[in-house]
Amino acid sequence: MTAPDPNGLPATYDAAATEAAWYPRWTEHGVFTADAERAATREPFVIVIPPPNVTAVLHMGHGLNNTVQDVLIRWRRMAGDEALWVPGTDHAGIATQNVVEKQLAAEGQTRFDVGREAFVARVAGFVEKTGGEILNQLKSIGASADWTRTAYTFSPDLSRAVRETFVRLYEDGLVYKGHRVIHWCPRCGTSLSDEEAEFTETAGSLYHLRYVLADDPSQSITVATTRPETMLGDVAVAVHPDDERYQALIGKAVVLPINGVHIPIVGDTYTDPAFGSGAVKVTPAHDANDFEVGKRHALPMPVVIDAAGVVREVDGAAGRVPESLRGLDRFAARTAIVPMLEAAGALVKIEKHQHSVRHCYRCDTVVEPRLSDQWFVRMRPLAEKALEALRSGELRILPERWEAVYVNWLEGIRDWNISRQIWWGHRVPVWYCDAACGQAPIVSRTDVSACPGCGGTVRQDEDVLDTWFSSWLWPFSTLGWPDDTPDLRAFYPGDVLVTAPEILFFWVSRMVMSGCWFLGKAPFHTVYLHGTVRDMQHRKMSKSLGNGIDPLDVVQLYGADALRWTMIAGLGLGVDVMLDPDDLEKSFAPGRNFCTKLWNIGRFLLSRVGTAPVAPVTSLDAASLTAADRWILHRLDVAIADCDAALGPARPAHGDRWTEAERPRGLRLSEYAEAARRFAWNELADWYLESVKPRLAAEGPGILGGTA
RNA sequence: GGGCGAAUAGCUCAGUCGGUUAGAGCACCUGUCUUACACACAGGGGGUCGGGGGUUCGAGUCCCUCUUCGCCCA
Repeated sequence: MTAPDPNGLPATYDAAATEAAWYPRWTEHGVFTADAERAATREPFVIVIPPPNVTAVLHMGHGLNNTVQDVLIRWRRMAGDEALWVPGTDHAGIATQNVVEKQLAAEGQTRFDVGREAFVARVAGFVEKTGGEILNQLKSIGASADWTRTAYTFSPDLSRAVRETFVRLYEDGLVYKGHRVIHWCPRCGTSLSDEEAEFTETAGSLYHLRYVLADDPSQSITVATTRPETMLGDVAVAVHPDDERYQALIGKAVVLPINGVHIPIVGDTYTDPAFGSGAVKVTPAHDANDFEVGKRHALPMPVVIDAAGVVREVDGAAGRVPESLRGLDRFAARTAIVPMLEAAGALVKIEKHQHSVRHCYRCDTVVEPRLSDQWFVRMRPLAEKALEALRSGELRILPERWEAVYVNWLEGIRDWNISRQIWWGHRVPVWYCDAACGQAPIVSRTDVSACPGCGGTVRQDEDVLDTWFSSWLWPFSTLGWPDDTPDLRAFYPGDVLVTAPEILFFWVSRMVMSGCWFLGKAPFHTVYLHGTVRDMQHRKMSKSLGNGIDPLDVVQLYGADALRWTMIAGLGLGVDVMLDPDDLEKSFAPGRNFCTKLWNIGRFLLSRVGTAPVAPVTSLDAASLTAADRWILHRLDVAIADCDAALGPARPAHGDRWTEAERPRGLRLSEYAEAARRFAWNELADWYLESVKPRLAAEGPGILGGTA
């Protein structure tokens, strides 16, 4: 293969052996550990990790995300900043609960069989035993996080931050209990926020139904719906008040087919005269828009679908659901009701219809709009501050086009439903008097054991809080907030947030809002949204498609550095990273080859220059340098400047506001990688080292040592 | 339905304020087992810058339009 090396080093770099030896040395010497006191004399540079779900297994997306963070944090650490990278995990309410519920299902049980307390204990035990493994996996890809500060969204400290937040927002008048139609996942058995109910394009049908007038069966009005089963809960037909076709009918009653219930025709501007027939059925308990119409017209709100998605007479719906449909799942009911409508002469036609249907982001079940009581956060005042942070230059987002998306979302912000009807999470800190003595609900930072009104027993609200209601505090809860800690003073606000665009609304915007609201400053000055890891057909890597690459396989075969190099070398700003799961060699060989090149530069120096200490460049007599020496030193300066320019500026140059000129600069990871590669390979190895071989042969090892 | 982005070599992408002969990596071709490295070295081929129109002395770059793809939102 190759000639043996005088130092006994193999000709190719053995990543597995080398990396395994280095990581413990780094941690033993505490080089990843930041110091709040030191931050008084050095520039702090802070990144908080997007906390992976505590049960997550490392995938390429994590690999990319954490490599970017690691590149930035090591860059600043080497530049002399007091660099802090805060790691940790997220308790991931619905996702984690689902995992344990699946285990229970395999044992033939549900969480209700087990009971709340035992179930929560079981999840906690599961998390303790298997959770956080992903953090060890991050170590094996070389992540230089400060593990002494590892945080967890469900730890006692961070739970205290959650409670403080809820109570303070309640005191500010921004947390309230609302009665309205929300997104409900019948499988997970919980409400969801707007963001958690994701749209999916679906090929469905539009059913046109004819309702005859109560006082003149020869006349009728036709409505269109994608969900005919909900007609059982209709309380009105709405038409636009200016629509001449229907004006005369407003105030008259129509008869619902099948159940014979009489409902009024109302005029409401919500109706779009141009869509369908221009008349819409109104089902206030099962559609958010219809709920608003129902409220405006003081209509009843019969509930005909229960929490499990089963059709029956749930509430205020006596006489509305025929025997034959009771107990059917909503989709079975849809199939069953069509021939019934047809038999009643009420089915005008069925059209193919492409529309977007909301699905649960955790289990992909079709979301059911449901009338219920939930806790909400009034977001408008918070959003104003987050918008101002961007507009003032306190915050920037790269690639810049996402700034418009951020602004658009915040300008149209809607109240945030934060209560979840699951068991794994932070319990809503609200207590109610059992005796109904007239005591208002008690919203408290500490547990309440007796009613302050009558001294009787109290019960805590059953709901838990949305997981994102804890992760939106992450940039300061991990530093000890609400206490005024040395860490908080030294490291807040932080610098860069690195994540994927998917969670811009879930997490990033909300962190800006909470940071601005509770601490008066955005939690970071830069949001860097990186691309997605995809296969060669540009499909997102996913478990279900089976097109993923296990980063740990790559570490095993090619080394963590090869993995990291490959990912950032392909990471242009706003660009997805394409990797071939069927040909790891093609994807990762360049990174491995670069490592071997560096290795061989080292071998060359050891064999020719020897192991004696290398004199600092500054101690050399400039006159003794050859043109080649001066050239490579110049190229090194250029390379360092190129690398800094590719990643930086690390922070705004003046004060805490970005200038227009600074705003789009930096975070060009691929340029950084290429600048380093070009210097080391093309300039140092190919050119300079070749040029000094004759001199070394002639003069011996007395010349300039390598500093690269 | 509303908004945004992209289209440059076989592939993945750069291309700054409109200015020389449009670049890189990978892939490909031709040599070379030259004592750091064949996971390498030296050299080479390859582009109607998505289509059409316009502005300009000059357009990959600016404007209009069409096509295709992607993303976000409702």
